[in-house]
Amino acid sequence: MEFNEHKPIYLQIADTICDKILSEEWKPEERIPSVRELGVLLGVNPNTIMRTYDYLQSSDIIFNKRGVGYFISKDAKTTIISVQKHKFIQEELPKILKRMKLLGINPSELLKIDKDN
Amino acid sequence: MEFNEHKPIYLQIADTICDKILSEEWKPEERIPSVRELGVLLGVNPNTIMRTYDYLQSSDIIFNKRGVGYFISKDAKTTIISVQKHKFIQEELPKILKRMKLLGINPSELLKIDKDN
Amino acid sequence: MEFNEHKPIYLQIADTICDKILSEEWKPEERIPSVRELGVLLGVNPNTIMRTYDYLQSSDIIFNKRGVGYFISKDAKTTIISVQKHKFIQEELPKILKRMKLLGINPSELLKIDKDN
Amino acid sequence: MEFNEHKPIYLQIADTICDKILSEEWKPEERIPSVRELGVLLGVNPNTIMRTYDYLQSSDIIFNKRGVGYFISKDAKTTIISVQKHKFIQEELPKILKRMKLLGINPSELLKIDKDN
DNA sequence: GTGGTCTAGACCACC
DNA sequence: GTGGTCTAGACCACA
Repeated sequence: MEFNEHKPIYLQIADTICDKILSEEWKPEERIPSVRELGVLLGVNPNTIMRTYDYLQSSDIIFNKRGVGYFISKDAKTTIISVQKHKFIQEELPKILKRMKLLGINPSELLKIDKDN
Repeated sequence: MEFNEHKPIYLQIADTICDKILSEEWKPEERIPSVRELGVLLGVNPNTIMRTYDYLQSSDIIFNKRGVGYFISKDAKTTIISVQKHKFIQEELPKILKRMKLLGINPSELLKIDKDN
Repeated sequence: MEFNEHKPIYLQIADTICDKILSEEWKPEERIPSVRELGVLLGVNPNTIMRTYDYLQSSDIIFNKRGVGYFISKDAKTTIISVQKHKFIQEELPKILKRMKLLGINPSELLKIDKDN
Repeated sequence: MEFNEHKPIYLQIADTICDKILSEEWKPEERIPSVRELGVLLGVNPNTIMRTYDYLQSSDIIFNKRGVGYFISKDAKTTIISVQKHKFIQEELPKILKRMKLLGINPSELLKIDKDN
């Protein structure tokens, strides 16, 4: 896996996990890869994965069964959406719209680009 | 000036300079404040400003006349727009649209929000 | 290490690193000394080494694995040669030949001098 | 006039003057432009030209008639050649040959390139 | 006055 | 442990 320059790797991994949950590729109560497995898979130090899991656990998105592994929480999807949707609309969207104006991109073009994908 | 926590100060300063160029508050061939002046003005160490100027110069946005100071490049605005627009459309927009879909936000709502501002 | 007076130290260090790569003393994918190690080794401030590494990274000669260290790029040698060769032939050689003419040195003497070494 | 990045402007100007003398575009006893004239001509601060003239005068390449101007010394050409030729052969040539080897440029190619100009 | 380089030392986030 | 950023302060060459 390739990582973005400025965002911490452990958060980038958390993001892709959230995406998998949102897209229902990973479902509630399902076991997720062990710290070591995922570490090998992504070519990343296990400590970094540990940090991702810590973070997701403290956000109630995954939970741990001691000696067994980590699992997706029952309400993971709702949790993610409620947190991220609010943050996205309140904080990020205004910035995005402002930048689009400065760069001379009309928001309506956005819909067009969207359909092309 | 107040700075965001996670993005380096020198880049945040670069951003505000780019914004000034885009909004034509600062025009081509115009001299910009000296390293020391801007340092005092922003309450920041001159070395940090130097780093900003280094970065902007390597991006062809400003240039240096030795012993005189830094100046806005003739094509600064075009340069900034082309770089940022490309990056925005190629890298950021896809991510944004993907996230909106995952979060269940219809892109057309975006236009509505835009009008409200 | 001893440094030339007029060229910045951080560039002189960059040069010696490039030389090590060209002579294959340092090979692709190999880790290079940490900023602090090399600083101690050369009797130079770590910041100065950091600047060297910054410069080499922006030239695609080395790359960084976060939290691990810097590594020689796969194509480092080719990159260095193509950049330097181009610069040498386009910029420096014409000047050298012109000066030799003005100073009355026949270019063929150069071969003779070369053999003496 | 455009200037090289790292070499002081006043020395670069001195170089071009020496070149004019070597190529006999400027001849002994001839008056050279005044500090102000040359400053305007090259788009450079008169102080910088002054420094060039100081330097050339202390090297016996030009001399000053008070209130009249600067003039090429009678032996300017020999002076320049004797100084530069020695320096070129002793100091610069070995470096050049070494770099050519590292870059894989055969000195004999040099003669070919020379003929092409 | 200008930029440019360098040191020393600190603090931080990340792996 | 790693790099990365920032400050403070110094010194220098150049215009």
